[in-house]
Amino acid sequence: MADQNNLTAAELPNLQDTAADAAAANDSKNEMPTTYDPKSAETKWYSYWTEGGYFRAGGRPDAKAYSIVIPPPNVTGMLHIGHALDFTLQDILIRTKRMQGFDTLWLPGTDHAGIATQTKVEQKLREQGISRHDLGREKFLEQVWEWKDKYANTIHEQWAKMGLSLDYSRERFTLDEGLSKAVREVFVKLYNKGLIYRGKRIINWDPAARTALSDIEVEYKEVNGHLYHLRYPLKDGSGFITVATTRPETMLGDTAVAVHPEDDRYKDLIGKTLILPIIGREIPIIADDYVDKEFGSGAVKITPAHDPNDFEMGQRHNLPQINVMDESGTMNEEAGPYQGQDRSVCRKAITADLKEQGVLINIEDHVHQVGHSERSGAVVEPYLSTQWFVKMQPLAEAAINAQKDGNGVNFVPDRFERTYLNWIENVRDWCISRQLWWGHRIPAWYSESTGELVVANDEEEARRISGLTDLKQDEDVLDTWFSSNLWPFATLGWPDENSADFKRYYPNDVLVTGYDIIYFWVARMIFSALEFTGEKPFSDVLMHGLVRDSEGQKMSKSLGNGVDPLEVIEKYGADAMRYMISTGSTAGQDLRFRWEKVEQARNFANKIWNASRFALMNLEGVSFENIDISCELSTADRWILHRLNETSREITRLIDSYEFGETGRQLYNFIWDDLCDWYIEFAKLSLYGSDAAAKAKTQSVLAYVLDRTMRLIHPFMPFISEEIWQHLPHEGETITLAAWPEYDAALENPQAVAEMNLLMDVIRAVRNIRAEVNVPMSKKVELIIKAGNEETLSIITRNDNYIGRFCNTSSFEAGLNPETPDKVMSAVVTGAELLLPLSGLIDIEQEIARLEKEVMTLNGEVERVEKKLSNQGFVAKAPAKVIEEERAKQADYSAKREKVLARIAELRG
RNA sequence: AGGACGGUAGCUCAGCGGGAGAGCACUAUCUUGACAGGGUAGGGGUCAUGGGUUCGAACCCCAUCCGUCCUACCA
Repeated sequence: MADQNNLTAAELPNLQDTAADAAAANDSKNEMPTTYDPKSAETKWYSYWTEGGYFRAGGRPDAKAYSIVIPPPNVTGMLHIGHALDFTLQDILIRTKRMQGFDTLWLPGTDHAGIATQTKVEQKLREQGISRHDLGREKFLEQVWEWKDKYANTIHEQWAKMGLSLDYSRERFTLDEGLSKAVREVFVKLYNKGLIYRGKRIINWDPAARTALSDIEVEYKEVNGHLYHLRYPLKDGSGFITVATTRPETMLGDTAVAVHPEDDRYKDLIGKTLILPIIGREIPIIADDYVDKEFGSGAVKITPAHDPNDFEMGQRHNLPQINVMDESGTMNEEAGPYQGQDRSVCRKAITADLKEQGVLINIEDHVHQVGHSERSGAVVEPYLSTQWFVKMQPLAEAAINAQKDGNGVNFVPDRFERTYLNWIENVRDWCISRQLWWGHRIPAWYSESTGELVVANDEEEARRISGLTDLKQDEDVLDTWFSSNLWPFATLGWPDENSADFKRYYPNDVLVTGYDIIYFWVARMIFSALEFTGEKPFSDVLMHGLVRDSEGQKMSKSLGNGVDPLEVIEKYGADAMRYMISTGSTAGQDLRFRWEKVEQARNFANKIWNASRFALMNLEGVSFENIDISCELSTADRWILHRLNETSREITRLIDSYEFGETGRQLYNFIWDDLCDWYIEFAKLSLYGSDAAAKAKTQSVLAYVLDRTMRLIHPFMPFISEEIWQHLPHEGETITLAAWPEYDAALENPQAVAEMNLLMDVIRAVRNIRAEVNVPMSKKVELIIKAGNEETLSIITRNDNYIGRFCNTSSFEAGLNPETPDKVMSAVVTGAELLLPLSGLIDIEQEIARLEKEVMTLNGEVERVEKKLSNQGFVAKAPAKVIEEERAKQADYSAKREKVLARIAELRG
């Protein structure tokens, strides 16, 4: 039916070469194909941007600075779709701010990712039958550096494919010279302040990676285990005490049994001695409040070297600590007959022996949480060893106070502030030493003869301050997060506080990251920044969710459900991926990845492409200087300028408040509905008409609107917007540096909106009627319009060309009260009544039935509004504006209803 | 055990105090010169359940049920 709906141009004009095309060389084709091909545009423009140095910060010394540092991806491997989300959001912010005139810095970098990377490289070596110990520290590290270089390159390529506007001249790595210096400085300062200490503690030990882990590197999983009930005999032969344990092999290290001091069952036994089965060691019965009388037998075996709670109790009661395992989880000489067995083998063996000796009473099924290493997956062993710790309390307190005094960071969405506070308020000391090679080696030295400890920035300094010559550096390295902690300021030159970048770009404006690393990273950056720079590291933290698979499952290697961003880009283009991923969810909320969504985004890109093709076909001879939108314009022209202006204002506001989902919707609606479906169709009238002046005006508006529209979508879809913008009449080298469309009060035009709304109503209504009686749009019909008042009439007659064209009317009559024939179909819009004499096509009874249905609908509306208005409470309490709106609706609906009723009467009459 | 988030059209999700929305899917229609990766017109929802607050609740409060995820765990 809509065969006359789209007015079309005669032929494709030849497009002129643009300067950019010449600069980008290899694209010699001038015509724009009917579908957008992302590939050529993407490589072409990315190198154009980087060669032009457009991403480099510092070029606008008088402007306000705006800075973001990238959350450094691990050099462990390739970037996944979650990175794409994180980076796209940052790129959107940076590109927007850059266009708004800020001196923007987006600093790239990568993280050495201690355990993760070392594990990968060790794995690779193991396949060749080599262990890291075969190579030795130095040779091994050479291998890791090679690995790092390889993956850093891959990451660079991926960044480029995604179109990220990073300032590569300032790229950093967590193990580079500057960061290492900052790490040492921080370590020494904290040590000298007494905030770093070395101590023997129960830590989380990863027996596979043979290193300590921090609390948050442990993942608890529910495991179907057993509860073993054991009977320990009293030394005096007067009986037994029953204890329960989930880990019978640890009994070898038991140094006491504890009961609650007020437990009547055991009161008399406190202070007596038990004989530990198998080992035969004498151990005391002690009393401690920690014991829960209700659980199990009410008596607990105490293994200070293999359980954190037992460790603390052991300290309270001066119990010996007997470590029965070595660092690989193998039983040691303290385990007596079990020496040399793996802990899991030992469990089985000891269970059998205990059973045989009558010690084991029974085994119950028991579901409990067991800690696993986040990296290696091994069951974590609570293990007694000497490690380095950061004393958290003073640092945490300062961070809490800052947050509560209003000097905190602004979390988006704000609920994450509570997550953060909750953690930092309950934080425990942070174990920072790792028994690895890949990382920042701890700046501590020991005298080989006396064991004396010296902490210093380097060995020379250590010698100088201690006067010792036989120094040997600590073998361990620091937790990866110890360095990523300093990322927001160490990347900018700190500890040199006079560094230009530090002064200019610190604190950062926003940190964009996933909610899953609030504890690992966000919280630690905050307290570190406060401690060392005296300022918060960034003003805002934007937390996004996780990208999940189409079923809502977490993406993981083991499930094989991960999505490679490069594959998405290959299939649908970087812009489609960026648009889908950035507008597809709200802050803090997870996002399900579905290919259909990417396809939809690709279709949107294609729609933009084709709208631009249309424009370019009709902008021949228009130059940037000739664009003039200040003259007398048509309704549609004024309307689209109003809508563009309104949209610009909204987009700016929404980006500033990080509402990317809503931004996407507004852009989509504006471009697809307003610009393509309505404005372009309206514009065809003057573009194809004979009125040269009118055509020139519309060309101006079209060029102007498209230019600004490209700028608005540029942060989201950088490639296609640049490609199109370069073809359009434009000024400047790149859209990357084009000015952001600012709201302009002069373009406000409520009158054009009202006029356009009426015209759209009329056109839709006529289309409806024609669809109703199957009159194809190719067949011309007569249209009579009864306008409600002079103003409406004038709008209609002023725009009769549009109505005539879109409704395909052969004769068109409009008046306040024109003569109407009998056999008509009709529709009512606000302010006017439409009449289509379609004699021969209409069944009068059917038409009456249709109109009666319309009356029913209107009745419902009127009833609802009247009920509301007759409610005393509503009239008394609702805001005046709401009441006014309801009154207007009431008037509108009843007027419409009356007209429809009158029509029915006429048809009957 | 505590906490957070989610339950809206067949699907994926937005809206978060004033007439239930989008995209996809579906139906009908158009071999239209920007675009079939398109146009036009449609069908489809007691907004998880039960209370409460309010003139007015998908939206605020309480309770319940169902999902997802964190945090802490008793041997």
